[in-house]
Amino acid sequence: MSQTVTRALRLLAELGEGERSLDQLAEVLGVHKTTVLRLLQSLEEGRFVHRDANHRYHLGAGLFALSSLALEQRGIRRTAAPHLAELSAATGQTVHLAAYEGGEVVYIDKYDSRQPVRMYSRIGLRASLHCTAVAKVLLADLPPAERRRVAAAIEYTPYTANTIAGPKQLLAELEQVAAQGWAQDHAEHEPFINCVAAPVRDVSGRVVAAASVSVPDVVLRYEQVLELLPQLLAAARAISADAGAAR
Amino acid sequence: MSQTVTRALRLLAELGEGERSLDQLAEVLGVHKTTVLRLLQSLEEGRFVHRDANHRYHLGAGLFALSSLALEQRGIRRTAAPHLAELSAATGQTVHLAAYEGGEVVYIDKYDSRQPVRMYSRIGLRASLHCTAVAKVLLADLPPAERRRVAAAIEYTPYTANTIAGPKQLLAELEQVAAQGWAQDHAEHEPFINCVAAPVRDVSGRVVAAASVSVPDVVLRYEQVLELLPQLLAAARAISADAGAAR
DNA sequence: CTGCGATGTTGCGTTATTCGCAACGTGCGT
DNA sequence: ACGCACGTTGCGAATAACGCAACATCGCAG
Repeated sequence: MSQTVTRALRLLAELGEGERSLDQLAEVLGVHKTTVLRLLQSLEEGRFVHRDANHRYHLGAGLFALSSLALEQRGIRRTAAPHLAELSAATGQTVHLAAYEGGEVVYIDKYDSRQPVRMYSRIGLRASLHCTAVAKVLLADLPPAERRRVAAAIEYTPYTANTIAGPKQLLAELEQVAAQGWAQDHAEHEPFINCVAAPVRDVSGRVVAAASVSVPDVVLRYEQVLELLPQLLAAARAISADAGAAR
Repeated sequence: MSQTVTRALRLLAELGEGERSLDQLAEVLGVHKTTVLRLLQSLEEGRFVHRDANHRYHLGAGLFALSSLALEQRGIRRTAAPHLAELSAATGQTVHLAAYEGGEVVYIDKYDSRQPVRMYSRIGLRASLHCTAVAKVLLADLPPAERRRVAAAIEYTPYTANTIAGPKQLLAELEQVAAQGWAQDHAEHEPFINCVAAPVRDVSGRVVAAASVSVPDVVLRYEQVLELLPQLLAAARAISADAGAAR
């Protein structure tokens, strides 16, 4: 494993927090500033960092370009986009698209609600596996063996009183999710937020993504969130249909 | 400069094109696959790459997370977001937000039109300095010295018959842009696309970003694009006002 | 205007790190 | 069941990264 690359990534992570000077970065990494300088020069060459007139380093446009390029290449994201935009517009709520990859569930798209209350989520972040609706939808489609393996490996952090507390409970819920074709998060992650999620399938019928609507209960009560289900399911089915027809 | 980091970035760039196997990547870099493997392991540790069940490498969620984190930190992007979303909804056209940094103009946000014809642009990409409306708006606010320096350094690739051909012509146009408070791109970059752009200012009055509307002429004729100006200018002013009031 | 301090940059010798090789696993397809 | 292609590991050689120390550069204050 490459020490140099690891350090470069730590630099990027640090710059993700905000602009930094050379010395600050050297401090954080615990290495000589000469070393940091050279790493930064290489990163700058690749437009991953950028420094302003005051010698402050920022993350650069190359990073953004690469990220949005990769995101656009995800076919499912493109086909989902118009449907999710419409869903967000129709419900006025926050809409997420998430995918399962390599043992984790990651948000790959987000449409903000126009409510003043914004959600703490972001494209690229991991969704908790035991207390989010999207994760339940995605896990519910895994082959039983992997599902059990994943369920056993989760750390069941109890965020709220409703948070699922262990593998047995989770596996039972996943059964139900698989059967009913949608999942919910009834204040299991954030005490005042409820979500519903639905599966998006490709031609083969495998679940390739999950779409969700998240609503703070100051905006809608739990029962009202469930009333959004038909719209969500329709959107998810429409995306699946497009994905099936598209290729 | 760090060879290792440079190689790691080339790996990422290559993966940006699509999934690759270890051997393919070693081929492209022209190094032994062992070397590539170790770089990839470090990148994987930082969640910048991810490999699927078939040992194919993809760009990973860490990259997306970092990118969207950095993008969200740009205050101007956040304050602009609702206004640009509305502008895009009201006009039905593609809306861009761009900023000037270190000698280049970069797109930092984009709202797609719902027209079937999509634009080839993406967050993080550089805008051509001599033939885009956003670049003109941003360059027009630079101090005269830097403006001349930048104008002299541009390579004036003639994309269409209307493309500005040299520094003198560009500087003259920038004068006009500064005076009238908006810029246009009348089929200067793509033969069938017209754009208008307007400046977004912060408290100090400096131009910190440019907002634009881009329209293929199969959708609207040039004169009709100019009719969008009032809406664009209103949006830009609203963003500026928010930026001024916000902090 | 001049000196001082802080911060970024360069040259260079040392050595830790990376590199490539070759041998070894492993899984898929035939 | 066999073979092949592809990924992985151990190890010595050597390169590329490291830190030091001296040198610029800039901003600020006396």
